[in-house]
Amino acid sequence: MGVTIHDVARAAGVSVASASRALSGRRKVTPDVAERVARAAAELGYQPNAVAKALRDQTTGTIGMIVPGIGNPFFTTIVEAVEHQLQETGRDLLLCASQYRPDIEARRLETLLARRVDGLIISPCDIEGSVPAVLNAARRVPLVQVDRYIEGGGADWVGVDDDSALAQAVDHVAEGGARLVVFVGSRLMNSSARSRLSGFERAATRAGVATMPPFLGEFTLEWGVEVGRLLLDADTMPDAVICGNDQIAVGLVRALRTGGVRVPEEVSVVGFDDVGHAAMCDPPLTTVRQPVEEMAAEAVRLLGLVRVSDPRPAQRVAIAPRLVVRETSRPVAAGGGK
Amino acid sequence: MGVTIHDVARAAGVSVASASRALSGRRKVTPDVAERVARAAAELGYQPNAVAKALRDQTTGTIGMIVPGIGNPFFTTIVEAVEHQLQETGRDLLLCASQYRPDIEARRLETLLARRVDGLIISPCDIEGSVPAVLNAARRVPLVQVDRYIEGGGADWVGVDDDSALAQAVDHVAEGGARLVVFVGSRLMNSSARSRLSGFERAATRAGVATMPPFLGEFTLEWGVEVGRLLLDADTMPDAVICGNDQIAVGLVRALRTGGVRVPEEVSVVGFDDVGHAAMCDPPLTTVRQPVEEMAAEAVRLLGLVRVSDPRPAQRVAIAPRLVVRETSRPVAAGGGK
DNA sequence: GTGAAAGCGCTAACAG
DNA sequence: CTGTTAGCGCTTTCAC
Repeated sequence: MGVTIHDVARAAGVSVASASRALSGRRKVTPDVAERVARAAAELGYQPNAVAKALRDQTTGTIGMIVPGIGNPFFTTIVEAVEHQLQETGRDLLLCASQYRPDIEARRLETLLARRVDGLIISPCDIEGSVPAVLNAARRVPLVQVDRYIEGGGADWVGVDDDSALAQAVDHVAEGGARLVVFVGSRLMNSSARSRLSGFERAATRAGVATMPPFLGEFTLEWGVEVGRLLLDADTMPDAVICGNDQIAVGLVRALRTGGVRVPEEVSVVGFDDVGHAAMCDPPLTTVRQPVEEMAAEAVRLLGLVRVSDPRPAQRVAIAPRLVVRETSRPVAAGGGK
Repeated sequence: MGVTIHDVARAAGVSVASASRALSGRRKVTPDVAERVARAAAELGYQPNAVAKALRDQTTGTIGMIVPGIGNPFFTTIVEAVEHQLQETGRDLLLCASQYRPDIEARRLETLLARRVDGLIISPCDIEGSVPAVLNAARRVPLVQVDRYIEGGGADWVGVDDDSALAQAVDHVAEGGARLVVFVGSRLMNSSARSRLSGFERAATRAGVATMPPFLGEFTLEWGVEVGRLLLDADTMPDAVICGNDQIAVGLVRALRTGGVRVPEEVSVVGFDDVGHAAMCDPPLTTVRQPVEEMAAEAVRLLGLVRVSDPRPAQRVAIAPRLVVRETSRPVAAGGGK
């Protein structure tokens, strides 16, 4: 490897400055020079060295992204959406997974910063453990949080409006006649877990439905299955269960049905995210759709606005989600839930 | 931003060379100097600039990876595994999705090359359309293909032994008593589609089972559902169907059951990949497990061995897969399939 | 419009 | 053991 702009200049019989100008087209050159440089570059197979350009320009055209894990379809989807958005502006994605561990997350943040990414998009894995590293990073480079966020609010955030989401879910099952509702989510180590639970509680109070103590475990299918079994063994079965994500919901529906409980006739189940196979599973899942593409677009847009030096109040963009009714929830009861 | 090694040197009262040596520890310095440099660096919050280092060293510590799409759980899993392997050696992953389009793939390859990645791992999206760009890239930088590959064999490859995989699958259903077997895969635009189909045909011949014409569509759940419907409408139902991946298999099982056909009693279904929820779906899927972690490790290892200049024959590493029997296939018939 | 030269931040000769 | 210096490839003043 290694044909440089010097080689091109020599072959074209001009100075490197002219070659640079001709190649970039950002400054006028004689048509003749432009011509010769273009041909020389083509013949030599010249390819500009982005590393040198980055050093010179003090900008890499690279955005770093850290998500807890790419095994979770929600994160996969958002990574895909961000990658897509970045393409539009000719930037590239440096992707890392923190594996749900703050120490790994902090290390990845360091190497991304060392590589001089132009910006950072992160979904912090732990609402407490992620704080110092994220805040420190935000001090050095534009940073926006997606979905999950850390406490203390020093950095921008874009995500879904969990209050609205849970209100839609609870109102929906209430309209279907549910009187006793339960929430199944994850342990409260990340912001999503917390705000969805509190959103649920507010919504239930407002809708006037009774609740059982929430089940808090993991955002996984396995946890959904486990809760399903727990519910089957308990003496009271709720009329509806609202889940923190789709994977939990799918596991729960399966366990309930296996245990002989009919969904949605006896129990309504509502998921959250609407990524992956929520629409294609059996039965198709009623769920709250996260506006992933909009979130990604907004995150990328925010990145362009952030000024590290300027301590303007952190932006918080909560995008309204939409309930998608499919077949795991009862339709509105004729005559209403009165 | 911007405390450089010069700042550190000045603060420590030494030359930049000493500062560099002290920081890297690759050459001896006085304990005193080491001490002062370390303190200065810490106080100033010095962070080495990886871009400058890359320009100087002519190596970026970055590996580029291109997969068709991260919506497919198989690719997600392999990306995760590669990322994991790279961590071990302190390198980072520059990830791109070609979105199954050779033109996008070629463009991404260009920008990765411009960024001077130290190596490339790619699953070419199209067995013909991907050829020129991939071959050209392989000429400039160590490149290894994973899973899919292009024809012409100019570049290293690591993947699964499709012949062995299909033989295991076919033999298994034959032992379960199947006489008529069909293959459901994707259109033959990529190597996996082709080699799985031909592996199937060879295996069927050798096992002495009859076959129906294959169904070739997409590697998606939707395609599985569609084929299920087609099968229900046809006059002959096979005893077993072997699928090109798990998503097809899951869709197929669902459609068959919805149509009143019992799986595995009437029809055995075998998937391929064993990623995502193959084990957790209902019923748990019998499938051929791809050794993803080994494939990733092997790919990363090969990357380190490739010498661009040295035109040694391209390596082809086919890792043996293992059939995982779960509940969508009939167990061995008592008395054998005789 | 063009060329010479400086400099982005770093490390590895090469002298001392 | 330490300091000086060149140079990785590129763009952009600054003179002409």
